[in-house]
Amino acid sequence: MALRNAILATLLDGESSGYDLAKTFDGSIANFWMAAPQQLYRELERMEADGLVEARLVEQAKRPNKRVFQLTPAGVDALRAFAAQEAKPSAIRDDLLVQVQAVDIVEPDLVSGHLVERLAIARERLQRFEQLRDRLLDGREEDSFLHTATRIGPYLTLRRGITFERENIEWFAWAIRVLDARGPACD
Amino acid sequence: MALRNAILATLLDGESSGYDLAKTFDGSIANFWMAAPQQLYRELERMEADGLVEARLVEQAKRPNKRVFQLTPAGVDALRAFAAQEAKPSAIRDDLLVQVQAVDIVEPDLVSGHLVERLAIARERLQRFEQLRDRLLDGREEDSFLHTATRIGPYLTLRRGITFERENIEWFAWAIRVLDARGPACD
DNA sequence: ATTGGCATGTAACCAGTTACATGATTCC
DNA sequence: GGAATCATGTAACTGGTTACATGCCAAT
Repeated sequence: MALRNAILATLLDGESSGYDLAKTFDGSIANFWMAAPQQLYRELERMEADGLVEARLVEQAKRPNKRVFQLTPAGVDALRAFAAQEAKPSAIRDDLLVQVQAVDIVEPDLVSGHLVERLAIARERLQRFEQLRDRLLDGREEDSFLHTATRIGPYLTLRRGITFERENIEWFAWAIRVLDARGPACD
Repeated sequence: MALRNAILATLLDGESSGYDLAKTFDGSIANFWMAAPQQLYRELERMEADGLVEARLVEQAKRPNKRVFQLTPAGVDALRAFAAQEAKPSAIRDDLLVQVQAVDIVEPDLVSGHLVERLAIARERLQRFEQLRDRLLDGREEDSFLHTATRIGPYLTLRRGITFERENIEWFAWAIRVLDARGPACD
């Protein structure tokens, strides 16, 4: 019932297919929740059974047909109830940080290599987030946007995603420098 | 097999009981992995069965006896193998961000209240991390520490934890200001 | 021709969470 | 007297991951 709320919140932006949701919850886009496609399809079924979302079949000529989901009034209520509840502390789990923690017993350049890869991914994510932000702002200043927009939630969370990736980039780069300075002979 | 690596990396710091590990993996301390006590006890058993850790019974007079675990050579090898592997992208899952995403359909001060609580928690975490950092540095400058210390992994990950919490604090405070400025009448 | 994107699904498995149980000791 | 800390564990359940299956269309 944890993914469920994230889906409800995402569907506030409008109806969406399972496939589309899978893209917004994937590692390259999601800035506050990640989930695999199978998880989404399964959860959407349950949510439909519970009356939180409604599916509508969209027949497409040159692509496979798709089921498009939208919130029901019950779904909005459920989301409202969740938002009022206390949030449990966020879960942190990062393999890369575990590897860095263990860097002293391996060749540092191995771990440094992983950091280089993640640095590239973080840069892509940052770019994507900044594009999204520009699209949301649509030329307006942040202040005027925050006063006039009907929906600010997505902008608030996006800003957290942007600073998170910026900090990632800086930390990755710093850690790479530190490890490379130590040199490969360190066992 | 994901928690397993985090345990191995933690045991590099020296032997530890299940109870002690539970504290270092709990929400108020862990800066790169969180896990509940039950998860740890179960995983430690499996790791013992697989020969990655060895337990030694420590009999205590005025406290319950405890089993203290330490890495075996096979455990060190397993950790080394993991550190050489590619890391899978980190999982992000945060209820609070989902609530902020959905802020537009609830009373903003409800969500703002949750943010206030998490702001306090983030401040505590930051303090704890900074104390830990000072203990690690032990008076030395960062540069000299990084050149002389035999283990730098824990310091590298700790620095990520510190900047993460600092960014959290700033974002929480900003989001609270934005939501409070909108006022409670916004439905 | 074959890769990649669109689109959905079943099934099995593994990992994480919650509830409960025990029992002594120390601190307020 | 009651709560918090130390210390470990069983059992049931929920949620997340991986493997596999299908099939068409567009582009290289």
